[in-house]
Amino acid sequence: MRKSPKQQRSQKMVDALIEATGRAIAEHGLAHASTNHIAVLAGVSVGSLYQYFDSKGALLEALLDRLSRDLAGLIDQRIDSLLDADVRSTVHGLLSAVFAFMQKDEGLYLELARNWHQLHSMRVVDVLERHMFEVCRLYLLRHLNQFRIANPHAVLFVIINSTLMTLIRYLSQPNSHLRKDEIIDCLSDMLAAYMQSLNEAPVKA
Amino acid sequence: MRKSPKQQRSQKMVDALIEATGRAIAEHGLAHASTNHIAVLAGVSVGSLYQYFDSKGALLEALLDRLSRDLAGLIDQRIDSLLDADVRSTVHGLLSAVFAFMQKDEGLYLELARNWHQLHSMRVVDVLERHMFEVCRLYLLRHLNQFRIANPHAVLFVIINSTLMTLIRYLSQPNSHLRKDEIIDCLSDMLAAYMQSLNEAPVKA
Amino acid sequence: MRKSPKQQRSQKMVDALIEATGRAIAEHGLAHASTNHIAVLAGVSVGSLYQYFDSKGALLEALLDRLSRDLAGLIDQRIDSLLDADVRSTVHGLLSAVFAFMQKDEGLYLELARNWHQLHSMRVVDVLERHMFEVCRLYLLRHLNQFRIANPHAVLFVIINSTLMTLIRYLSQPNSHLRKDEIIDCLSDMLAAYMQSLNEAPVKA
Amino acid sequence: MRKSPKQQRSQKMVDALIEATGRAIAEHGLAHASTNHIAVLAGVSVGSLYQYFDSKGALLEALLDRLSRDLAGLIDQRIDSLLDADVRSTVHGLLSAVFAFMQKDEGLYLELARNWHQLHSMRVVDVLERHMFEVCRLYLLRHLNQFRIANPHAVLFVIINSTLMTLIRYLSQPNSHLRKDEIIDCLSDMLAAYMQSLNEAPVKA
DNA sequence: CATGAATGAGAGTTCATTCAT
DNA sequence: TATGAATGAACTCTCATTCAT
Repeated sequence: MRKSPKQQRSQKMVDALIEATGRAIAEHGLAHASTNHIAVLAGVSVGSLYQYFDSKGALLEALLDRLSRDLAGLIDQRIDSLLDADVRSTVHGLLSAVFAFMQKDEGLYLELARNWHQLHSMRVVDVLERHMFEVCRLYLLRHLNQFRIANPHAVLFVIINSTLMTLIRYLSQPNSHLRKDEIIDCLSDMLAAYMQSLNEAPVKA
Repeated sequence: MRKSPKQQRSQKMVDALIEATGRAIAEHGLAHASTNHIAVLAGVSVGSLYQYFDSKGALLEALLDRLSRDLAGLIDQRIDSLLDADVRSTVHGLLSAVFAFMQKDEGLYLELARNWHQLHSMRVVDVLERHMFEVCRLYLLRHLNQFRIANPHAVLFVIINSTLMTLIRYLSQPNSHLRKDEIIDCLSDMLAAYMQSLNEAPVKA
Repeated sequence: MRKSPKQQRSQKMVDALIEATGRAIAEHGLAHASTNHIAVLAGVSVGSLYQYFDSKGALLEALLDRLSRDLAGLIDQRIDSLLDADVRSTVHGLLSAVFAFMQKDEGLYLELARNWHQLHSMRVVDVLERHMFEVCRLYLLRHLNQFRIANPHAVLFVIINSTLMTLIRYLSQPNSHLRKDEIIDCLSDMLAAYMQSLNEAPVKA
Repeated sequence: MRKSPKQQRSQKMVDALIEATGRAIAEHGLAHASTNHIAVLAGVSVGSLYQYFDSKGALLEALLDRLSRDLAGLIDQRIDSLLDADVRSTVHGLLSAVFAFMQKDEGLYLELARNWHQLHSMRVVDVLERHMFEVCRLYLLRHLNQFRIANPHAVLFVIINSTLMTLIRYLSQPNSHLRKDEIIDCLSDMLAAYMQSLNEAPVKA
């Protein structure tokens, strides 16, 4: 970012541009979301756009960062009430919250998720993965006596990404015949069963 | 495809172009893989490219289709020996084969997987998902007495996509500190545990 | 047109581009008048060309429209002084004016007329024909008692197009041994004789 | 033409290519009538096309030449029966024949006339004009005592081109509400009246 | 600071022409 | 002699970026 937004006005402009970027991608796909179009959607000139962002790439980065931060914040909001619950309830609660989140802002995030494959989207997953690692660490600390995990790094990687990536896959499909609560239920069940099994028959690796 | 390649030479050209497309994307990313660049990599002229493919998009489709077909074929090769095994062994076997596959062709597929987010990659997942659905159906028929699944559509969606998408995620990371057999083990364990649990406490949905 | 030219500068650009288009066609023929070439002649970049015109076709349309409009305006200028004269004088006056017009702008229009066959030039004739129809209608109204025309549509079509198309044909020839006033005289005589004859022996159709 | 067609086969090929050229232009317009397309329509390969014609331009020239020759031949066929008639009947007869000609060959020539403005079509008019000059000369010789023309070059130019160009203009319009016999009648009347008037009040020039 | 007209490199695509078979 | 796959220059058009106002 060229300028640190010192004034309210600047911050608003930055926000408007990021949101416009999201909206432009949602409408036209990444390839046809031009800087001019973004500027129009944001209600400013292209020149102004370049006063706050070095390049189109910087705009995209900022959008993905905001998306990551928003999703991470969402998790943090619920974390306290979820850390005490059992695995199934925790996963269930988190996924429900994510789904709810995706539908706000007039479906902007949903539309973005549908254009997921066009975004340099792994950045968001990276951030979320790191965040979820931390959440999981906290969760496991609280339930220390319940779980004995031989290879926590790999297990957490599989758990977190199975959930996130299946969610992305589900959201990427424009017309699925599956309801979101069916997906949430199955994912919750799967993770609960896996966590349960880890105690009974420890992982070999 | 504009011309049906009747001669060996033509088929070779088609293959060369598809491979060059893969290589160009792997090297420079989808956005900078221009038709001219692809033609140079394939050792032919742009004109030739357009004698065999209607557009750049058609080339990409062909590449993704070949990737899908190759991966589907890979599954089919192993299917007989895997259908009789238990869930864990089956998943383990399949994933091992996929990993092996990704490393041939001088790592082209691996590099493609790393650029996954730039591809219209859901096409491949679509095909693989459909293929895996069929494989799972066959598997469940053979082990009819072992599994009672209340909501097979949702369960299969979660099982298949958890595996595929986690795999993609793993392959997308250039430098993971996790070894591939750790991932395979965990995924195998998770699915085995899930399948097992379905009999004991049937899904609610 | 992509942008409505709000400022003087914009209108100048539009004009420069249209004129450059005319010049490019006059110099190299329609087939070799590329957008880049036109932009260079206009002293701007290709990008600017496409900010003011949607396509090369739109540029050509604009050129032809300007030509039509200019010629139509030319007719309107003289209309009052011509409507009262006899047929011969009217035709004579109009054609003289057209010839004069073709020689201004450093002979651009003359050169365009010589490349006539390469233009989608019927558009200009269409407009001029419609305009001339109206002029002729006014003329006939003023001389109502002189002419009784059985099939006015066909007669006007033949009168107008004989004049226009013969003029075009004459201008298309780079080196004619006929002087323009010879052509004007003959055309005037022919139309005068024809109009005269219509009263004496009405058309059969 | 690269080769003088020594054998029947060659002549057939040349003819087939010229006709295919006409058909391709009639179907797709000059700009989109590619050599490959022409070759396909002619039932030969592009390579063969280039054995008989140096370039696409040469093909177009040959087509226009054939068109000119065919039209000139048409005039010659009727010439004897027309030279003795009065001006009106002669013009009427000639135009009727031309219209009939345009409708043979499944309307190929008609379609070509509609694409007239895209052709380098003045070549045809050139040839026809020269031919018509000769015909008119013969006509005037036979009716020497009837017509006294002060400026025969200009008069013939206007007469011939008024007729030809108005005809072209009429044929160029896809949907005219005027019938062809209306056009023929008016043109005949006009020329007859003009010729008549030349005796009464000689041209001034 | 904001603007948006201007830029121009580079994209995808076409097609007249050639030449090894 | 006939073929048609291969060529590549040239085309139209886009859009991230700049800079005079």
